[in-house]
Amino acid sequence: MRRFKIPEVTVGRLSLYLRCLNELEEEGIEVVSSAELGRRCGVNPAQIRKDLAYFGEFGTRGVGYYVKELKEDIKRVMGLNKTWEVALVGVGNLGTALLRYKGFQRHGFKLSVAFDHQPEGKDVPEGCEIYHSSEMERVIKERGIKLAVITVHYSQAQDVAEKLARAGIKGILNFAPVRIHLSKGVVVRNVDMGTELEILTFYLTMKGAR
Amino acid sequence: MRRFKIPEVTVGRLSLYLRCLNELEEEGIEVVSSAELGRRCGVNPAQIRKDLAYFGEFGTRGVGYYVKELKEDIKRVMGLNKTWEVALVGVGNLGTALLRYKGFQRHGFKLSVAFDHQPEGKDVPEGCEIYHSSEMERVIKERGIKLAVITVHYSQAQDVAEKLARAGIKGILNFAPVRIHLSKGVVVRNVDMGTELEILTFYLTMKGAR
DNA sequence: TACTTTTTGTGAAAGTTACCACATAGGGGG
DNA sequence: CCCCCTATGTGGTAACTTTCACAAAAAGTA
Repeated sequence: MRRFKIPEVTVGRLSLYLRCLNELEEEGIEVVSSAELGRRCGVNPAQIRKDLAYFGEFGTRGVGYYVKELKEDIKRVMGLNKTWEVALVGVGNLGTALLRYKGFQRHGFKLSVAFDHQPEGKDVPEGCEIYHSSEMERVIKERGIKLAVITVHYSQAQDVAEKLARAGIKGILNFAPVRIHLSKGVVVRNVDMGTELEILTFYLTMKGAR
Repeated sequence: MRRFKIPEVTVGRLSLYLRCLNELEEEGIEVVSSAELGRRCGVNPAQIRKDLAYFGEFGTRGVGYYVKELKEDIKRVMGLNKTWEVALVGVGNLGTALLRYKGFQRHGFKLSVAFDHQPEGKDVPEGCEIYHSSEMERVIKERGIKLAVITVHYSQAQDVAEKLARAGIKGILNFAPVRIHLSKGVVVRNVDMGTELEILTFYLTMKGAR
């Protein structure tokens, strides 16, 4: 198949499959069918096969998928076969929590530098260096970092994003509740916890709860 | 129009429109067309009108939408015309950060109780009470809380979710990197920061960055 | 009131995404 | 070596979402 326009939902599901494959591996299961994988992660088996078909043929007919192999194939497709350095901007409550979150490391991400306009006295974990925001462009360029997380106040998010783009950042995960607008060449994803809660209340209100 | 199957993307956009309308209000703008609103939040104007048409007719032909009115209409549709109490389970790094996050309040949510299996010595903000997890079902039932945020370790997330469902929770925002499976009657939304970063690396890898 | 301008609300078309259903290929047993 | 069984890969279609395009309605003007 191997087309070039991959739907974003497909990419999200690849990540989901990866989690599921990790669990299977931990359980010592070596082979899995799309039916079983689908049951486990709540996705239609045909959907799984279609998703994988965008990138090649990974299964064996009559058998299924070899867990270890498929896991490595998906990791390769997603660029997760090596560690990514990540810069974090805005060492407040949320920023600090993310710096301390062990989960990223497990997924091959390393939050190696943080920036704040008041770096003094900020308690960052070992292995992470903190700098004043004015050093942002220099440090990111020097290290060749391509990924950044924005956890600043929403009034500064757009400005920070533009600076990051100038510093060579290619992917931004934005936690501030504003849509960031960059010309092009930079992928931005928004995680808006307010919106998430609002979607919940919508469905609760629809169903007449509360 | 007024159909009953509302697409989730539409609900997410309603929340986006709300943010944009707030900004317009702050700027003192009283009337806005779908064209202008669309330009501001990056959505096709026809899309906006279709989204709104699910719930009624809010505009005036030849004029546009009255900012204040539309804002109130959307808030009513989404059930945001009063404050929602929210329970948070798992007062670790992320949980603490969310408890301290001011943004929720601004959107009409109140994180009024938190639970942890080691509540002693946990520093929660004023206005929030912390209890031992064993009290969860009792406290949530007594207060009639319908919304919960899960920020526990992923190994406990499913278990916590089931307990919350038994306590009468109808909407769950899950930050643990596992798909939670509940029979029905409870809406679950997952925020998975690992997946978000992985989607970024996918697109970066596709485009040959790094 | 009649005419013009503007922008909504919506039917229909275009574009996407999900799912079914089956031909096809691989493995294993006799 | 052949046949049977199983589960993949995929063509076709159904379901859903987005966008176009225009009739209809409201407001302003004369």
